Amino acid sequence: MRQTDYVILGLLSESPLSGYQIKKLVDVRFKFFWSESFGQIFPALKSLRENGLIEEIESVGVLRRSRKTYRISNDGLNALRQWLERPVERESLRLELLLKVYFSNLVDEDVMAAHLLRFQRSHEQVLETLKLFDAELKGLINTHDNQPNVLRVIDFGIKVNEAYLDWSRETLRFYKEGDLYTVR
Amino acid sequence: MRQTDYVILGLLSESPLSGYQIKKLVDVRFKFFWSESFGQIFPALKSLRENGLIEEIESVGVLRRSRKTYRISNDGLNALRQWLERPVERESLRLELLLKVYFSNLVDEDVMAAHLLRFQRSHEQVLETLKLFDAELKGLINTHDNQPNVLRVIDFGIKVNEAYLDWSRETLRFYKEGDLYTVR
DNA sequence: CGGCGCATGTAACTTGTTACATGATTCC
DNA sequence: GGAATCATGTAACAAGTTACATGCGCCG
Repeated sequence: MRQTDYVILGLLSESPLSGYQIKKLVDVRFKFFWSESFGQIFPALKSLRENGLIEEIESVGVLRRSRKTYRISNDGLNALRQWLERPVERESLRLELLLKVYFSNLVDEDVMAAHLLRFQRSHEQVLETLKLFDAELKGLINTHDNQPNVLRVIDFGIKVNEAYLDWSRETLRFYKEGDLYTVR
Repeated sequence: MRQTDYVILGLLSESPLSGYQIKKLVDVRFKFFWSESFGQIFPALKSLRENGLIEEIESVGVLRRSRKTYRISNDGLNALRQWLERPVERESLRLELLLKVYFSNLVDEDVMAAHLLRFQRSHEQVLETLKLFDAELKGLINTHDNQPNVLRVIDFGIKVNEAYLDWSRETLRFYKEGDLYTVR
C-alpha cells in the first residue's frame, strides 16, 4: 500500500468520489503540504478495487457523464484506521531556493532578490487562500464532524507560511542592502 | 542535469571532496531541507566527470584510504552559476502527519497525541542543532566568505521549526483536551 | 461547430530509496 | 582479531511527473 492509497481511502471515508474529483480535492485541500497526479490516482484506484478496499458504485441521481464513482468498503475503512494508528513514517521538505541561497556568493545579489521575490509572492498567495478557508470554516458552526481537525491543518499552513514570509522579507533586505553586510 | 548534480557542483565549488564526504556534508548542512543518497551521488559524480564538469584529483597529503577526490572544473563552475541564475523550479513539502491530522476523526485522540509528540520531539532536536550552528557561525567572524548566506539558510530553519513547534504544542493540547472542543 | 472543462486512462520517463556487495583502515 | 567506520559502487525497486490519447457534454 502506497501513501496515495491512504489519501484516497481518507477522502472516500467522507463521501463517494470519482478519480477526477479526488485529484481536484487533493489540489484544493492538501495543496500546501501534499500532491497527487492522475498517474498515481488512477492506478491506485484500480488496485484498491482489486483488493476490495473500495467499490465502484452507480452514479445515481443526475445524468452524469461517463464517470466512475467509488465508495470505501469496510475493509477499506479498517485499512485506513490501521494506517492512521501507525506512526508517521514520511516527512519531506525539498527547497531548491535554500540551496541557491546557500551558494549565493557565486551570483549577483539582484538575481537572488528576484528568486526571493517570486518565493514571497507565491507564499503570500498561499497564505491568503488559507486565511480565506479558515474564516469560511470558522463561520459555519460544526457542519462537518471533522471540522476542528481541518482547522488544525489550516493553522499549520498559516503558521508555516507566515514563517516563510518573515524569512523572505528579511532575506530580501539582506540581498538588497548587501553592501551594509559586506562593506561594513 | 539533475538537481543532485548542482548540489555536488555547489559543494565542490568550496573545496574538493569525495563522494562519501559529499554525502556527509549534505546530511549535516542541508539536513532540514534536502537529502541525497549514495545511489544518487555516485552515478551523478560519474556523469559529471564524463561531461567534464568535475575532475578527479590525486588525494595529496595525508595517506588516505582508497578515496576518489573530485574538484570542480571551469565548465562546472559556469554550469553552477547558470543554474543559480535560473528561477527556482522545485519546491516540495510532503507531510504524512498532516494527512493523519486531517482524517483524525476516525481514530483515538491518544493515538494522535502520540504522533504529535514524536513530531514535536524530532523538531525540537532539529531546532537545537540549528541554534548550535547559528551560535557557532556567529562566533567566528568572517572565516568563510559565504558565511552570511549560510546564516540566512540557518535562520530559515530556525523560523520554520519554531513554527512547527508552536503548532504542535497547540495541536497536542487540542487532542489532549479534546472534550473542551467537542462537548463544549 | 469549435473550444473548454470534465473525465479516464496509459506509457515513458525521471527521481529517489534500499539493500546489498566489497574492501580498506582504525581502534580497542 | 573483531567491530565500527570509512569508502565506493550497483541493482532492484518504489514513487512521482509529464505527456499523450481519447471522448463526452456544455456553452456561446
